[in-house]
Amino acid sequence: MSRRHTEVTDQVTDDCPLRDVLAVIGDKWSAQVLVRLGDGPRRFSELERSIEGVSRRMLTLSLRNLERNGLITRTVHPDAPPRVEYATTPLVEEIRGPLEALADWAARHRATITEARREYDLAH
Amino acid sequence: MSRRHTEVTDQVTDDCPLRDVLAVIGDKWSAQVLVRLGDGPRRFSELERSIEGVSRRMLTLSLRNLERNGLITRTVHPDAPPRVEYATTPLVEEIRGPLEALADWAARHRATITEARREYDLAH
DNA sequence: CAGAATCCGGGCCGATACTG
DNA sequence: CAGTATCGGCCCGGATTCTG
Repeated sequence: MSRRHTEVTDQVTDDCPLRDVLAVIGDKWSAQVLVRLGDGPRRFSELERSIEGVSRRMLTLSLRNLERNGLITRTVHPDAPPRVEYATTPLVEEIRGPLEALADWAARHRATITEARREYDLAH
Repeated sequence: MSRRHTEVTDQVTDDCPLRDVLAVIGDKWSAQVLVRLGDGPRRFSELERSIEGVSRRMLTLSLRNLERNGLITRTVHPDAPPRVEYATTPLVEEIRGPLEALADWAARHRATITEARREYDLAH
């Protein structure tokens, strides 16, 4: 029971670890959320502003999913107006390195990949 | 012209490198393909057998997309029966490390995450 | 401010059938 | 062997509207 209310993918069911990580942070926004939270706790609206193009809905969904998987915490401060802060758990520290390595890689080879794509499209 | 025939996501359009990588290898199968090809070139059917659960269709789509982005090469040997081998390009070597780091992380914290999930579901 | 609820189009992905 | 073609379900994800 406890019918799922998120739409983000579930399942640690299969036995491929790499598939598991990507099923959690491989979606459109989660990884960026983790990176943004790398600089310290952030409020909902701060994340919304700093992550270019994310909708309120998807940000909420991503945050819920990350929280559910134990990668971030959500703390509500009893203020008016409401203030909610998100922060990464220690779990995340261990993948910050690899994540940044991937980002670096993408930044360095951006042009190469774009070109490879153009060539492929020309030939097919 | 050159209407897209793959269904896998496109766009290096946005300016977030991390988003770019994940748009290419963050889908359901591509990362696993890269890992399998890490041991050396492999034929289509070898990949199909070694990657648990992949359909012929999705494997083809993933391979085409990886090829298009310049991450793998596809070489057809003029034999009968046909023999097609896929291999990673040098580009990929640089991310093999980070990718394995992610897989390691997932393997190590598998239980923790499953537990976090159970708790979250109980509380909500 | 920080969401929840709903509608809805498009694309991911699997199943199946067919081909050089 | 290594694909392609087609159909269809389901879910991702944006837009919009409503709430404490």
